[in-house]
Amino acid sequence: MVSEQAAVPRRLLQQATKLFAKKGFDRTSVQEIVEAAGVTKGAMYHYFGSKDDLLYEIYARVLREQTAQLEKVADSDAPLRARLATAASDVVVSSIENLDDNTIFLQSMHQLSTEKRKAVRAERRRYHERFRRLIEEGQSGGDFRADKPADLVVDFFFGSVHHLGSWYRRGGPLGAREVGDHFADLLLSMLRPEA
Amino acid sequence: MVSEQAAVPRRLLQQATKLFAKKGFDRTSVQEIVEAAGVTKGAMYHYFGSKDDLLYEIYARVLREQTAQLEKVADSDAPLRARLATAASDVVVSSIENLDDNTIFLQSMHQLSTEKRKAVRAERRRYHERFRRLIEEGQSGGDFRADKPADLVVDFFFGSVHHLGSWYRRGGPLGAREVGDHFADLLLSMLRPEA
Amino acid sequence: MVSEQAAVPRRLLQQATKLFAKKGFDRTSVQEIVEAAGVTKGAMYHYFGSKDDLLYEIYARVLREQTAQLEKVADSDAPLRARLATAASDVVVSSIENLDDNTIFLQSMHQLSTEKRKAVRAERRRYHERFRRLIEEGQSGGDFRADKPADLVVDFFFGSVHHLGSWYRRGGPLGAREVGDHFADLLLSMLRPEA
Amino acid sequence: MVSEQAAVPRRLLQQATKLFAKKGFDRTSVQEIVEAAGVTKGAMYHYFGSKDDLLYEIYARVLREQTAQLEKVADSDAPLRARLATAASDVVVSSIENLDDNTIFLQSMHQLSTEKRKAVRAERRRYHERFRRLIEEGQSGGDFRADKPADLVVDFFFGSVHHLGSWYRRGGPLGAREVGDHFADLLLSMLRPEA
DNA sequence: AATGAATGAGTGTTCATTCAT
DNA sequence: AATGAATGAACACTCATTCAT
Repeated sequence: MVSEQAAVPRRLLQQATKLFAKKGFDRTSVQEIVEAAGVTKGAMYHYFGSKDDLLYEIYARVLREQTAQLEKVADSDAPLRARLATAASDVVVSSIENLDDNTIFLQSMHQLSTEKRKAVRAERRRYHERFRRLIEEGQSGGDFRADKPADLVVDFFFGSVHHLGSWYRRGGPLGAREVGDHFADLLLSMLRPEA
Repeated sequence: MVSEQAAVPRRLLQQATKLFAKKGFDRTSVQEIVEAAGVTKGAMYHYFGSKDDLLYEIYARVLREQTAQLEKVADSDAPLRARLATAASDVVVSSIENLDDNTIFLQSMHQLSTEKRKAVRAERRRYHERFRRLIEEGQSGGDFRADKPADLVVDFFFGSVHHLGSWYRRGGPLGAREVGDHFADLLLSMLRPEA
Repeated sequence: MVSEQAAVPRRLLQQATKLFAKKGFDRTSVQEIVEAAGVTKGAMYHYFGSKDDLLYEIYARVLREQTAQLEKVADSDAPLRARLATAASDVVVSSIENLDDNTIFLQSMHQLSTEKRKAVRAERRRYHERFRRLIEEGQSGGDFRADKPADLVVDFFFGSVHHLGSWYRRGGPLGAREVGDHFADLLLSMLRPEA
Repeated sequence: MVSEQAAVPRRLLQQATKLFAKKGFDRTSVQEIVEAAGVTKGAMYHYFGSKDDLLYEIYARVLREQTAQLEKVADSDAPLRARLATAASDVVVSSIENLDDNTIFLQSMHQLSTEKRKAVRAERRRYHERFRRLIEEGQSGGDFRADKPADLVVDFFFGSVHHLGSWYRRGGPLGAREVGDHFADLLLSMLRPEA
């Protein structure tokens, strides 16, 4: 009644995350999820309105955490370049730590219902915009080159971050923080003012 | 009996591409594809062994074209930095021109059968490696900084490229080549040797 | 703790009646009923053995009332034609006043369990037979034509009564008693002995 | 390959009709229907879009036939009273001959989708109105009493007709035509002008 | 008297694929 | 080269009911 019973909803989310990441949302059946979690379908539908809901809850948690983390760093009183570097490195580290959620994020967002997709997109935009303002701040302050649209730089960088799931392997030559620092360094390099 | 009948297999591939990109591989039924192409299921199974086959053919074509393009540029006798810049800009332009195929590529690869996935991965690796060698060449020649693993830079860059489908909109403020040149420029900037 | 709490079982029956009439027995879920009544499933199963039970209770009440009403009228010492007219008009009025119960009656009887269906049928037969005896009395006494089987006349008439739910609308041109009187009049007319 | 294979769609409709009448639409599963018809679910969905469709097709056929029959009789050049008597008797006979379809009609109409229900209702109204015009014709011509709304008489009569399924048993004391003639006679009697 | 988590059998429907023609 | 009827397994989801509390 203690360890096995780790809260049914939590167990469902855990197993769903694992399976969605491994096989994709559409290729994972509700049956597989509930079996992996050791409960019945009825139990799942008692807690979640639909399979979509499961996906959405996974998204929502990751988004919430990453946004919170970004805002904390971006609003700190460290120098600008340090704030951007930390934010960039942090998002890489957290993406690697939650590689499954991240993979799902990237691959399955378009399978959500329109309504929920809207909610996710809104949250994502908020994240994107906070990051962009950091860059714009540096551009107007002279820290960063101003000849690249800040939006484009953000999209460029987050493409790289989202792509981590395609190549990063735990136990490989680089640790999460190492990759994060490399990525942050590359980002700052590309923003260095010419000459 | 001439224009309408633009080769059944070609029409099937065209419509499948469009639909896979719009709704995802799993969410697209064979019925929808054949209806969009104006043929019957039997006809489709006459030309393609399975739905997977359709996906594979789409991949194969894009991969073949991009690899050919890269090799042509990489093996030319232009200066190294120009070769990398051209290769980078070109892959962005071609990705934008085939935004649908690109989206499919990114989202549906893991839905292929193991065997075909292997073939695709092999071709992709070939592409990746040619690109990496270009960078390594610059690193050993002193054109580029050597403190970043070339692999990591390639993954960083192709993350950005694959991500184009998530934000690039035709008719937006930037043309395909403009984005390509910005991306190439950012890539070269991040590889600039430290003062 | 007084007005809102108008006896849980009563509230359940009320809401069930409304919902069954609107959507049909099978299309109404226990969940909907308990939500409409503002209680939980457990509470419902505390008072009623099953969903079927709910339906049965609704039937039983209506049947009991209509049978009682009929017997009072039929056994009175008014002249025969007046007794039949009153009985006919009354059943129309009461059917209109309980249009919901009536609709359910008609549409859902065959969804009861065999055992309960038997009980309902027995009660209905009793009703039917009391009505028939009224007609037979008139036929042997010369009040009514004798060339129509009394059973057939009863079925003819109650078809019309059961059908009320399909066309009668409150607020329409005719009041309940008006329809009742028309129906009673039609019944007596069709029983008039031939010149 | 001849008798057993009596056209799959026809067999499906036959069995569906029988089962819907016996157990009600909601209590009949698609599985039961296809088993009774000796085909698979896939086959059923090849011919019918949904379970609803099956119900609708049953309705549509009966309605079409009854409307055609009514119009033929009503537009003939027989005397008015004869035309009404024939129409009334005919609809009883055809209702008895298709007792199953009739039962379904009465019990399951509200389970159709809104759209299809509209179509059915429109056709029914057309039927109802042709019948009503027949009565009105007699009322203005002096054949029938004029103190009863024609609409009410039609509803009264069709209640009786729809109710046939609840009591008429094949092999009982009365044949279909006998019941039809009794019903027609009762209808004419109730419309006789008061002495 | 009442809760609400959990069950498990069942529902209508979809779909890639096969095959006789 | 192409049809279209048919399969059969799978799917997401529903629901009346139970039971420990």
